[in-house]
Amino acid sequence: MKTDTSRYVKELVETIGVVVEKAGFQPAVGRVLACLMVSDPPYKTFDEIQRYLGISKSAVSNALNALMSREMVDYITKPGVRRRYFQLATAGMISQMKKRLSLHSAMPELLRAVVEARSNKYPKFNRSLLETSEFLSFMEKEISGAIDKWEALKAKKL
Amino acid sequence: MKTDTSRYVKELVETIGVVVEKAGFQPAVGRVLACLMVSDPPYKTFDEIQRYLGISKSAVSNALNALMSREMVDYITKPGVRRRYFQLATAGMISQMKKRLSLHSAMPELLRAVVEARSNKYPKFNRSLLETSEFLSFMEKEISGAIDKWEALKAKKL
DNA sequence: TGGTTGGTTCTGTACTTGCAGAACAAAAAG
DNA sequence: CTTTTTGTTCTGCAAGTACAGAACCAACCA
Repeated sequence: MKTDTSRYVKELVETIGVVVEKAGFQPAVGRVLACLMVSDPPYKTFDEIQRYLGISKSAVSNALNALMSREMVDYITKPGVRRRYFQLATAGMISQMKKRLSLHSAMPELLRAVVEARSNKYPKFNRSLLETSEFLSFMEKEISGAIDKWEALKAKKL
Repeated sequence: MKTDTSRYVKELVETIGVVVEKAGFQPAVGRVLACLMVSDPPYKTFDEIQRYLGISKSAVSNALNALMSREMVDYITKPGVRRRYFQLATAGMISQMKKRLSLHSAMPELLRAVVEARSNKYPKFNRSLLETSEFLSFMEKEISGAIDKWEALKAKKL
């Protein structure tokens, strides 16, 4: 209990917050996520989060809703108590990461369309564009293969 | 020649621009990149780019420098002519993509540090955090393996 | 010497982001 | 009913982004 208030852990929260932020989330979202990671017990109420991070209610509310909409956080309630206990949903975190990694981008297709539209006067350049497209397709397939591999591994371990 | 001014191609440029933008670049950067993709011949001067896209010189200058600093664009010159001919550097594009995909994020390590700092009162939660960390490490390794595989494939084809 | 070309850098500004703080809402407690 | 608890939503602002336009600069040109 309260192993999460030490100087070291608070720094950890900041660091993780920044990493999450760089992954494209808002600063406050990263802090809230990190706060729930170090939280001991692994859940916190709305205003525990607020006081832990020293940010406004609206920031906490927005962050929690952003995270819940991505299923990276959920909450439990205790019978007869209205208050919610928010906690990290690691399963959701992992599937969110899978989704991000899958990068089913439109790019490979668009590059093929570009080559299709180009003249054939610069075959070397066209070849390069196609290779770029192929690289992306290749990586997409490999990554989804890796995800399957992970899932198979997990299934076996159970 | 001038296969790049059709309505369809202009739309392609916009679409690609948006995709690049979503990948974290500035709007103008995406447009310039896309413009060089469809350019026929595959190079354009500074002011051809400017007129093609209808944006300001400063926007073009910023975009080109951003792209050149990442080696996604370079330029050639013709003897006795000061003007630069900018062109897509697909090799640089691909290595840029590799770099992005590699995601050597600090996250797995940070998650281990979090678990290290936590009490052992909630072993299930700790286990979940570790699994998240392991998933990321796994994907990192798989992705770098996939990149090696691609490189081996390319090496063989030559 | 001054003018033109090719591009960079500076300045101002419209737009966007991210959050605080306050007002608000719904449920529960008194 | 009134007050408190547990949040949500609205309003406003400070800071950051992205670009236009202009000033600028270096190289070449007449």
